[in-house]
Amino acid sequence: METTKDQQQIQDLPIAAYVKLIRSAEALHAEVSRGLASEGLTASQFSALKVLRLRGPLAQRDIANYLVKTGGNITVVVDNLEHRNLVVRIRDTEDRRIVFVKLTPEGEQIFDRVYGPHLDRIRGVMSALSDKSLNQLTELLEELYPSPAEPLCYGRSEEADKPKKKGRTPSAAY
Amino acid sequence: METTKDQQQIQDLPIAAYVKLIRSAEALHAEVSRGLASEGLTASQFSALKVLRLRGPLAQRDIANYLVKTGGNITVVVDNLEHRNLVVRIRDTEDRRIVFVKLTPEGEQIFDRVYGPHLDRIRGVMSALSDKSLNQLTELLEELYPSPAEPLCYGRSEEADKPKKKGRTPSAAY
DNA sequence: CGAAATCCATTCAACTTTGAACGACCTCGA
DNA sequence: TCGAGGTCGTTCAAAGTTGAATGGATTTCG
Repeated sequence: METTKDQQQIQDLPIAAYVKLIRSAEALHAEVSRGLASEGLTASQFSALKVLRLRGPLAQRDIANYLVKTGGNITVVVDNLEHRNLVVRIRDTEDRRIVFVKLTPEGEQIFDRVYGPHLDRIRGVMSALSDKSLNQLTELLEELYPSPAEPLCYGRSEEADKPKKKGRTPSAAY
Repeated sequence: METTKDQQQIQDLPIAAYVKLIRSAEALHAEVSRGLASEGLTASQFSALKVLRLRGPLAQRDIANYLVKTGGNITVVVDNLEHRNLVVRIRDTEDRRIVFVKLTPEGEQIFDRVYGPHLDRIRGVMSALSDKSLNQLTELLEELYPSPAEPLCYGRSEEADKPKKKGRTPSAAY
């Protein structure tokens, strides 16, 4: 009498892989973020500081694109960073819709103090895998979800017109 | 002149793997969740309905354990489900600290209507990988973050004492 | 027995996140 | 030139999330 239905989902390979992917990513991210919390930074705040530190002042729109978050979200996160004097907002004179966000010296200082230990925590949680396994994992994930093409600054699409900040290497923000 | 520092972090294998893991998991989860949103369910609400549907009525504490979330969080999510009459709260008579959460017929109905398409969406986003790759990925993730031992009901540790709900197969909730 | 420790759910403050509405601003084409 | 459409940041409502109280209930142990 129909035991099939109960069994079938347990052995569903794509589902099992998906669940494992989501759960392990959440657990690892939570563990790494806990270290940031002890420094008084949320994961979002840290990510914003990081992209600003690595790429220089950015329009909020660009921050949103790098962090894959909503515009409204960035407004709030930048608000909270601004209240703590870790960043400043600077209205662009050429395109008055744009607000550049720039690290303050305090912001740079806090980030620099926190970044090293953060990387160490990441290496810690990843240390269960050998270099070979790490490469394998990276390749599988690239196959599963290819890295999007390099994002462009200011939404200006072609003919890099007045590149105020010279193009840097793209870098994810975790 | 020191180009080393700029390069070194880009080639940091554990960091690159970690970032790719977090980003792809977030992207896939967001894509799958978008389907739930169109049904008027958040990811958290769906996960709660799922664990209740698969395992029967549960104490809030157990739901929290299964979903790896805080007790306070479950209170809020169950509140919102209760407002929509998808679940009911039932105070336990034996241990009056405990509140059991039980699906209503409407809750069961909505879940059953939504579950199939949800699984299809997951299979969709995972379809980029062959069965072999899926197995490889699952193994790597198990190595990286071993599945916790089977969680116990009611926090009673040993000597399964009065198993009101006969033990079912454990099942993650995504 | 009775006090201490533990456990459960709720509440609160703070932060995150999204989607939608909005006003200010820019660009392009008629 | 000027208006339509699109972009940018802000704001709001609603939901999620955590960690820290809090209050009620149970268990354990002296």
